[in-house]
Amino acid sequence: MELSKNYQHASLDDKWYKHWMDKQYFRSVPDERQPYTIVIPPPNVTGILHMGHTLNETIQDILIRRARMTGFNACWVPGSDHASIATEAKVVDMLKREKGIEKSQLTREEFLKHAYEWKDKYGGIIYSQIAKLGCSCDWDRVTFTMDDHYYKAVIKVFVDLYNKGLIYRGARMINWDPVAKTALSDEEVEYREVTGKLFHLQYNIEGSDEKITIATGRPETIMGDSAICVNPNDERYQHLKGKYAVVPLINRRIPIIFDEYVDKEFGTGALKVTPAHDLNDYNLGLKHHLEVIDTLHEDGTLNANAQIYVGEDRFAARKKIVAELKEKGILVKEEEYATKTAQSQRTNAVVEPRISTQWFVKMADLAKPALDAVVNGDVKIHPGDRFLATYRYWMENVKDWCISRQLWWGQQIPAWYDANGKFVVAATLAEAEQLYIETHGPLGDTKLTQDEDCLDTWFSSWLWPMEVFNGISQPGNAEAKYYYPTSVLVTGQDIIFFWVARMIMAGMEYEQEIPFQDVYFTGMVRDSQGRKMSKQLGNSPDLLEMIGHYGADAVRFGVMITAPAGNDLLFDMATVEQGQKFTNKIWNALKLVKMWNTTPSTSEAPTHFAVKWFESRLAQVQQEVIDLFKDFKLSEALKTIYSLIWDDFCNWYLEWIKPGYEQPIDANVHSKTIEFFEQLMQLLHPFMPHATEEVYHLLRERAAGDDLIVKQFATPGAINAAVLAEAELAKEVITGLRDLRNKSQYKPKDVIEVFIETQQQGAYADIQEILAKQVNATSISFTNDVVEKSIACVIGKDKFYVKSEIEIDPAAQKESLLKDLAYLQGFLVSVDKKLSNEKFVANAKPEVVEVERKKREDAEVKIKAIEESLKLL
RNA sequence: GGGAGUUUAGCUCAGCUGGUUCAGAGCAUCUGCCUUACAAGCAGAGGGUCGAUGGUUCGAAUCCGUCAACUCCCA
Repeated sequence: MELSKNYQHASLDDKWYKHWMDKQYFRSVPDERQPYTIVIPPPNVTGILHMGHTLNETIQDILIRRARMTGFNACWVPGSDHASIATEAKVVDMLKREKGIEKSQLTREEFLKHAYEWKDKYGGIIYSQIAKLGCSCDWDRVTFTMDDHYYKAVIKVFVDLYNKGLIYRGARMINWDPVAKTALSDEEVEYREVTGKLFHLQYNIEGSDEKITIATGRPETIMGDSAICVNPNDERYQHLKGKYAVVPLINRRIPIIFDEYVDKEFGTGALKVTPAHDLNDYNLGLKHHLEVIDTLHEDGTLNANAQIYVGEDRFAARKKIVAELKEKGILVKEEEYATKTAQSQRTNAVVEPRISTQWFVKMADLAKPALDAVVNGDVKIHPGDRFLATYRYWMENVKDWCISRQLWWGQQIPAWYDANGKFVVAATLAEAEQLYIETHGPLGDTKLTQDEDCLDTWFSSWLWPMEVFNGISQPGNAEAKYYYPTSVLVTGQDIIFFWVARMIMAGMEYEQEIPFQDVYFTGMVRDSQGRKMSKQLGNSPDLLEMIGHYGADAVRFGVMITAPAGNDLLFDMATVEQGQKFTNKIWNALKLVKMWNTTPSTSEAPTHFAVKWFESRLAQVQQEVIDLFKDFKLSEALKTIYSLIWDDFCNWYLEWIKPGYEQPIDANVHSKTIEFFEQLMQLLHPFMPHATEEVYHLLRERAAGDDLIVKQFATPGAINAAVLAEAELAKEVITGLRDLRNKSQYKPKDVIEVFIETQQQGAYADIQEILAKQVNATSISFTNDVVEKSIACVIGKDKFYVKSEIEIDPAAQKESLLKDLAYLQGFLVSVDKKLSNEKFVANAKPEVVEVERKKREDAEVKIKAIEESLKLL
């Protein structure tokens, strides 16, 4: 069969993916093998795969493929989450744009119908992209966080936690997103440095001509003021004890209170207290029993409590109020100051602190076992303990979790209210009614209505490792028992609290067991200039386009080769090109091996040294890779395999065994070479599955079912250290002689004769032939004397003389030798210094001292050899 | 303000528990080669006082202290 000039990924990616699917290799069913389970961190349904996902999915596929080839029953569960805020925003936007419908015109049911339609249309895109990457997930197990069983599981957990007293309803100062009209968790708020303005406003003191000047960044909230607070140690305000101030514009009377919370140095040292619109003020209000006056609507416009500018947006109102205050002489000073604004991660709106009734999960009790699980090392975090401190800090200072969202897209909170606000929590209306009767008496005409709000998406995804196996909806079922706890979770370090910590909590609560043994944190993917990849910057490459152009394997190679665990990686298209070149290199090695004709091996034919060497070298790397996987050092493993294939196999091994032009190759050597090639493909397969599978099938005829994806790894063979050392010597001498040829300006075709002066002739016995071939020498012989009319050099401990027809340039020769000499003499001085240090000889380990002595001897031998050569010139 | 991380060749990064597999790899650069597998290639080479500064030690990129710059998390 004629093989194409270069590796053609285009048809092969799909061909092999289809083959694996047809053979059901991704399918996992419980059996007697040990399971190796990964649940995908569900990307949300709104999305397309970006580079962060690509890295993530590639890592998972590498782990799962390696496990599948190592005797495990590998199960990778794909899925996606409903992402309530993001998705609802997109659906609302789509309805407005495409159909001219406002959400407010729709009932909940109508809206959800649109949302599901939208999800069906776009939800699948991400799966096809994951498949394009070559990911071997079990597509029969696709799970969505709004699936029927999943929905029920979430509700079940809510009811259960409520009954355990771990969920409560409470008034709290929350982060309010006035655009999305929903509460945000602290984690969904981003703080940005901005230059704000501090306005100095004068409030009249009641019953006097005196004024007190306060400084505020938010003059539009003065109508919500319920006190002015000063530091009790502040001399300036001592006399105002018991007095009242008057809020400008609306002339409301408020007390002057004293609290050490106030910083005397900041602003004027007097703080207006607005409990409804600032978290710190709210706490101050609680302490001093102040009135809470909420002056804003949920969309951020002023409400009737504000008395003035009612209905105006908070920022428009600010401008007008400032103007009015200025006009009336109340605003006495404006100054700039550095502050931070809180903005919604989803809508970018400036977050409004707001008093609101929300549902909360009590975290303290749940956090304890989850903290212990990590501290004890039951859950191991990679890399190292780097995130342990962060995790511990968060868990020890964990705050209650606000889980209600003022949205429809999500699991509706199973709380049922009567007209008076009395409520019960139950999974269904029927159960709710039953419960209501039991707790509050007969229903009579009362109709129970369900809470309008839905639950935070994370309140569903924290059950992910359990409920993808129906572990919550059908506790103790066979699959859940078999697959849970899962093996490893691969995810971004940015969601350690959102998700990882909470999954551990849920696991400990419902299974009394950790959800995964290992957590592998990936870093953030940035562009080659270190910028975060984002749509705005347009620096995120299109994945499908990239796969189309370079091939899935090249893309996988590109993201993996520079991806140390937990560190950000600077993504550069050059690495994808490197990956493509790599597949091409393998392809060409295949072509070479396939074009050889063989000659029957004679029984007396000694095993080729190259074969002996590569056997050991391969075993050595196989062991290294095992160790690297143990530590989740995947990028290191890939680098190691890359170098083994390209450098050791292609550049050394194949050159060593390569027969002359149109010459046959020894059958034995050839079949060993095919075997090596297979093992190399096997090692590489988890990283670059398509190309390796293709090459594996081209190396020889395969029986049905003999596919690389399921070929089990054998235990690495024995490593012969002596052979490895000999090969290193060969490489060193070859490189040294080639360098000498280069420096002497020999052309590749110019032949040379080589004479070796050595104490260890035996070491060259096996490699002599290889040496001759690799440096284009007609002969390699040994000598005890100086060889006339030759160029000399020292490589390792031995001296080499190179003779050829070409005239030699003694000046250049001399220069080169002198350079070597100078270096060696300097080296000798440093070694001597060490050895003449009595403390070193006394304290250092004997083997270390021995090594230094050896260094000295070698250096002396070399110096002597160079000096001799110099004399000849 | 509190905490974590990073700083090694022009760039991106390895270097575990201190000592010839400690100064490494890959890109990039330079030189020579279109050598019948591969120019998407081959063969060579150059390049770093391991962020700064003290200390521990016979010996420090590696351990400890201080400082600087950058990044992230939390308030």
